[in-house]
Amino acid sequence: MSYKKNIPEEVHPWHLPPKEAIALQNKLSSQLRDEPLSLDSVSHIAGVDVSVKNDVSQAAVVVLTFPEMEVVEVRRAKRPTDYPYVPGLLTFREGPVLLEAFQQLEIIPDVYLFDGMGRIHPRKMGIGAHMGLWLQAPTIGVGKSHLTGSYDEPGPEKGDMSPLTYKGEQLGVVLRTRTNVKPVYVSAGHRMDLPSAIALVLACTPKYRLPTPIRAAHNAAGEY
DNA sequence: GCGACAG
DNA sequence: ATCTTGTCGC
Repeated sequence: MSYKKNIPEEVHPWHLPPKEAIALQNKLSSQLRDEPLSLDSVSHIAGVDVSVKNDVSQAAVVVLTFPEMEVVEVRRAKRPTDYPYVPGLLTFREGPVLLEAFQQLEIIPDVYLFDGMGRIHPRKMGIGAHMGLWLQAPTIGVGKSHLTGSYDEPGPEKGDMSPLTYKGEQLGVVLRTRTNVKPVYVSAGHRMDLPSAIALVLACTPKYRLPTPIRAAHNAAGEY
């Protein structure tokens, strides 16, 4: 039995004009669920990333054991990039190719780490949150730069963090994963709560700025 | 109206 | 995201 059966045939269409895509995000955001995820219940974690070059999108999903962080499965997909990059609508550009990679998985991870935002988004639907609805699984977003919301610069030490708020609501945190290194933007996706997301990210980031699973996915997507 | 704007 | 070598600093 393939993992494809665990992904709904269709949650919604992808080729939507910006205005309709935004309306869809507003509708889908109400489906996001908060759920705690203890580190003890995690045995496999996946890193997700997409690289784009010459109008060709290359997706990579890498599954690693937790907490050992050993790669046990690598799946990739490639297809023409048919949607433009529009801030706030990244999922409509990278979602389709990611699904092709997800459908190949034989090892089902307990949680997915995305290179991009989770709920730190104008409509709480960053790529991590959005894809979580298709996967119907726990997801976390780890962004490398600012998209929206306000926050104070976190302390300089590894582990220091400050809340990121948007319209009076905290959507995530700006977390320093390495001392004196630019912080990352962490937020829960689907079936995940912020405390659990932060704990998972820190547990997966032993040496570098980005979590090991995301680094692995980035490498796999770039060399495909 | 102006500036900001994941990857 | 991508184009790209060496270089400053912990």
